Amino acid sequence: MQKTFKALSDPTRRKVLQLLRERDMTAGEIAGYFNSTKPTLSRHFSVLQEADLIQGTKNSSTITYRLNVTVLEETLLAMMEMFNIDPERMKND
Amino acid sequence: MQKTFKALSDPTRRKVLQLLRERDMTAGEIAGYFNSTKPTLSRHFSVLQEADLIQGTKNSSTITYRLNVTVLEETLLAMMEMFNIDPERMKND
DNA sequence: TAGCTATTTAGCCAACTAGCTAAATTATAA
DNA sequence: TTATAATTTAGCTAGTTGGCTAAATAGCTA
Repeated sequence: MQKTFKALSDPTRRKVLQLLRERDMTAGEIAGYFNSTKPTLSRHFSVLQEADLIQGTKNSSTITYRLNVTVLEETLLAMMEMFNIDPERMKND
Repeated sequence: MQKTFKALSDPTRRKVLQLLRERDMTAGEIAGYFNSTKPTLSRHFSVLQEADLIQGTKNSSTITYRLNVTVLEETLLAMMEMFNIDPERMKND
């Protein structure tokens, strides 16, 4: 839980999640969207992975990351419960 | 936005918000729920206040803090939009 | 095997964070 | 005005974070 919050508190990592929301991507592909170096992004990946927000699988020489949507949804739900917020009020209309 | 995320990423501050969810409280009253010193809590209050998550008003010699529920709800909504999550799926049943 | 690509690990640094104690501030009470 | 209570500010320390470069690892390909 705390790991997930910490992982979400960084803007770079949130953007990574947004990118993966569209489709699975390799580490290098994701890194292409940022100005930081690959080692820097690599560490962000490991933080996200430790929080179980993404999952990487090796495909021969590349690693493809995929978003763990369920964990993201569960975290938001947990937050709403923690603060006693009514989901009905979250509707965006 | 980033300030709000950072403010929410600390467990002590989340617990402060939870306490204020129940009712308004003075700084000292809130501090009574924690093992940390008052100066430490005081700084947490200022972080929460800068993120606009709480608001303090002076009552003679005490300061009463109150939760800004709207900002909390808006932040969660923004997160859900950011990650394209359907509010319907957040229902807790 | 040697070389190339993709990715991570190691090691360093500057900036930030959360905790503490001591001191300053502000208001009330004697 | 002196003392007490509530709270914050200042200044310090230890630990964490995010960035970088250089080196290591793993898988291909010639």
